[in-house]
Amino acid sequence: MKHMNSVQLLLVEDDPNLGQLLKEYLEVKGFSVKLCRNGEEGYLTFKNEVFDFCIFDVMLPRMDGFTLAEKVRQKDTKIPILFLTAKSMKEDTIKGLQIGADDYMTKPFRMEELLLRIQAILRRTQGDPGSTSPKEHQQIGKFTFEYDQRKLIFQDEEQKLTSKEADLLFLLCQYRNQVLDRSLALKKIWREDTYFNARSMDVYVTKLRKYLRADDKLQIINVHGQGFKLIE
Amino acid sequence: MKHMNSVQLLLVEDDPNLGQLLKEYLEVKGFSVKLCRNGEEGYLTFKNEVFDFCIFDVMLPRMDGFTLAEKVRQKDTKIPILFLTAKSMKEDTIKGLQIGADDYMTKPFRMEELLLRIQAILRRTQGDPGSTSPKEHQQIGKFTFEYDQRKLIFQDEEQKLTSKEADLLFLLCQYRNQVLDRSLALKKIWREDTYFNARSMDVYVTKLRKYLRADDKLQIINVHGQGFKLIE
DNA sequence: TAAATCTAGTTAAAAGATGTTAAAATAATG
DNA sequence: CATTATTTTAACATCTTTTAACTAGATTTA
Repeated sequence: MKHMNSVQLLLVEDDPNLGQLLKEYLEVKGFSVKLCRNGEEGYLTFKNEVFDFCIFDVMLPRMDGFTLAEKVRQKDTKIPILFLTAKSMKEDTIKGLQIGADDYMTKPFRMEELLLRIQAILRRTQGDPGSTSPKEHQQIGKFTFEYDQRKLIFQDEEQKLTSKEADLLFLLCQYRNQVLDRSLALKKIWREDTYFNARSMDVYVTKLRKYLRADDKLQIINVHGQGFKLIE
Repeated sequence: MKHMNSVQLLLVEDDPNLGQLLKEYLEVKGFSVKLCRNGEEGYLTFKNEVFDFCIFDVMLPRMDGFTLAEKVRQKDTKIPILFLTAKSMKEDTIKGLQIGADDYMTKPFRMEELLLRIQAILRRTQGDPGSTSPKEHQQIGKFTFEYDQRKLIFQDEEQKLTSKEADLLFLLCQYRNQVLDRSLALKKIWREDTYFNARSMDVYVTKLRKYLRADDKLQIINVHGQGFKLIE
């Protein structure tokens, strides 16, 4: 049996029967599932916890699935979102596409198929869950960033990074040219979003900016009240 | 790392009768069993001693078996955990799966069956392709590491290792490309996690780094506040 | 718009953890 | 028992992270 942190899944579905059924099925398949009954509850939950995957019903009380998805996207531009649509409505499909949905399921559907789609999206976005993580080499402007080695290489110069520096830079890279939400970063790297951690993060942003100065096309800009964006 | 003749087993069970019965039975079968009465006691014991196997009742006073298992997993990502569940509760099974349980027993059960399952898990975890058996030679970059011979071989050069050096390198290899928790290493090799032992371990890390320098693709990097990671 | 308030940028000091070397203590060996 | 190998302890240097303090923007409020 594999010892891995399970994928944290946010499921928002107002039909109690379907919701509970899906939750249980996905849990048996090894996911951690948080079930919310309406859009507002879903959004609050999303803000307070860290998830890897979202499944939203489109028709929801208090806030519909698309609005929810938009708000979630503002906070996390990468998280996969899969919609459950009541019928194959063209408008739904279109609107979902605009928001950046990763997939759709039209009710009714077989749970096995849902599972397959989730797995497909996860493979696409994360890489194989079973295999060892591939060596992360990334290009950031003129730099090569070796996350596992904690190195930032520019021409012959090699800047060693501390673990926190590397973690933050890695997250910024994942959200390259997009806003990395402050709170998300704090929760992912510092484990909790507190005042002091936030200040600590600011210090690290300053450090990273210093390292990246060698390439003047690179910038870490602040988006007031939201977070930071690494732009090339 | 001392290769003890018996498997060290941590049993957390609040029912005094069942607890004592299991302890005695398993001891007759050749295990060393530590019995704790509640989750907190179990966790403290786990932190202070070294075990090879955990058996946790799910319903426990002071801290339930799942929470206990999660905290144990944070410290030791490999140790087998078997749950005892009061009834065949689906939620229990699910939550256990997410935590990475290795097996379940639903009460009531026959002790012979428990024994068989423990033995099966131990066979599986020892013969796991991921983990290396102590007797095998392993490759670390350009080196061949013969743990039982306490030798590190590179081309014609053969570096003799002391037992502590070999133990630490062996543990690092088991957690290759993963963080080896400081406290876990201290408990496994030094038997307890104290300030002075920690400093001693740091000295050994320095020694190992010196040995491994011949292959510049190998590194033992520190993860501040957590532990060390051997990366290839 | 000015003042107040909140958020972020930056630097430096403080606190904590690790790296390294060498001497001291302990254990193993002939 | 003397010698040698191993491990621990001590000391000091360095690195990492957090906290504090001060400055500067941004946004809101009156």
